[in-house]
Amino acid sequence: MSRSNDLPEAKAHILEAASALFAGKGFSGVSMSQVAAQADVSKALVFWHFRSKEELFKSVIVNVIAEFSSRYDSDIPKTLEGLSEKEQIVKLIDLYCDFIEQNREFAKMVLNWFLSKDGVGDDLRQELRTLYLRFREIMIELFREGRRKELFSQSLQPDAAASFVTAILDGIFLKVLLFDDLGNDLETVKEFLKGFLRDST
Amino acid sequence: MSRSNDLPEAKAHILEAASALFAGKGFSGVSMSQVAAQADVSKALVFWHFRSKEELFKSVIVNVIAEFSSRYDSDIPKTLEGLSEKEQIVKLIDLYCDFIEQNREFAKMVLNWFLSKDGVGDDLRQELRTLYLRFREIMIELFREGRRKELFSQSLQPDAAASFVTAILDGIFLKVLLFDDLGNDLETVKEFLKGFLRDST
DNA sequence: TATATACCTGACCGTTCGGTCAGCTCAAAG
DNA sequence: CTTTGAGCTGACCGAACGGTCAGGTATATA
Repeated sequence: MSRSNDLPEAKAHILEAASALFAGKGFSGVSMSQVAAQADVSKALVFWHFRSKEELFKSVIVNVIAEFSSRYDSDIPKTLEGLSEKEQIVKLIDLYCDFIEQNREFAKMVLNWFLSKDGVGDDLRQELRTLYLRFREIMIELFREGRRKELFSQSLQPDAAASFVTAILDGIFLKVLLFDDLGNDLETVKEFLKGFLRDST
Repeated sequence: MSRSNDLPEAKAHILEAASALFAGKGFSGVSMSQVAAQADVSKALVFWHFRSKEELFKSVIVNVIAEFSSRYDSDIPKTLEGLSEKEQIVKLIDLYCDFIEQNREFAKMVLNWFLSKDGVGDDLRQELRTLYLRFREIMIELFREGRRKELFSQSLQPDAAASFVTAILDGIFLKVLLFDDLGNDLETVKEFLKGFLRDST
């Protein structure tokens, strides 16, 4: 995951180290001393750049969310340009899978954080949820428009279909996070899903 | 989640308190003092019943896994008796959804633990993975047998279909854990999946 | 009645935690 | 040449951590 370069070198190092550590062991599993050691700076410096442990953690999360967001806003629309609704859905599935495969550790961290009840960064939860629902809305719209153009059966319900597809993507997401070696299994599910889409004229 | 009653009252209390706390905040988010306070016993007693924090945590996990396991071994086979393969698959889906909806907090804890890299209870991971794969094997066998009996199209690949179904179940699992208020969305996915199964004669 | 053992506690241990602070360096501005 | 302020550090703080220990109580056996 790329990191913006317009901040002091050390601060960037700290963020990087914190990201790696938090991703593996969660908020309370990592100490500020560990972060400092990993970033090869003094602990005091970490507190100079970030007011508290919680602020550091939230900075990491915000970075990840920003990464997700920027995908939505620029990369994805560009990639989808000129494709039919059906092709766009298939493309979205591929992009989604690629993205989480490339960002497994961060996805783990975000999931862990989102599931936990330790009250850290509660204000950011809504933001992530909105992101998720936005993805779902895009899917619904694609199914709706696709149906209008008779790419799909008229009996297909856009929101039900979108729920279905996102559920499968969530399932793939979870499989990727939990197991390292499900490569072909994952591909199977993806192909099965695409086949399902193709057949539902 | 039920708890066996053949252990000292206080020990059961401690396990109960630890379960609730670990479920919410994970291994490193909970202190032994908190566990003791929640169980209304002295911290020393917690250490008398459990050699270490890690052993306590593992006991909690083992309890949850045992609960899952006993489902597989007794309840589920009984419920499935006399049903066609197709009906069995549908029934399994319902059972799965009911179970995780009823045990959200524990499911969260197990997922969090499984995702984390803090090295706690690493020896138990394989066990849970085996459980997961066993579930998948059951699904594959049902599809295989169902196809043999021509309940499904001959072109349906049992392992691909099983991967597909378990992916959706994983997706539902994740949705249930992440969001409280997706009631109808969840039902939609479930019905969509069942419809898919019905239509794939 | 004496003894053993399971259960339970308050006080305590050394270590690590999140966080602070006085003071260092060093480049840029005056 | 001086001043300033961002960047950085080692030493330190009280609190909380996981864990221990000497000893109390209560029941059960001999």
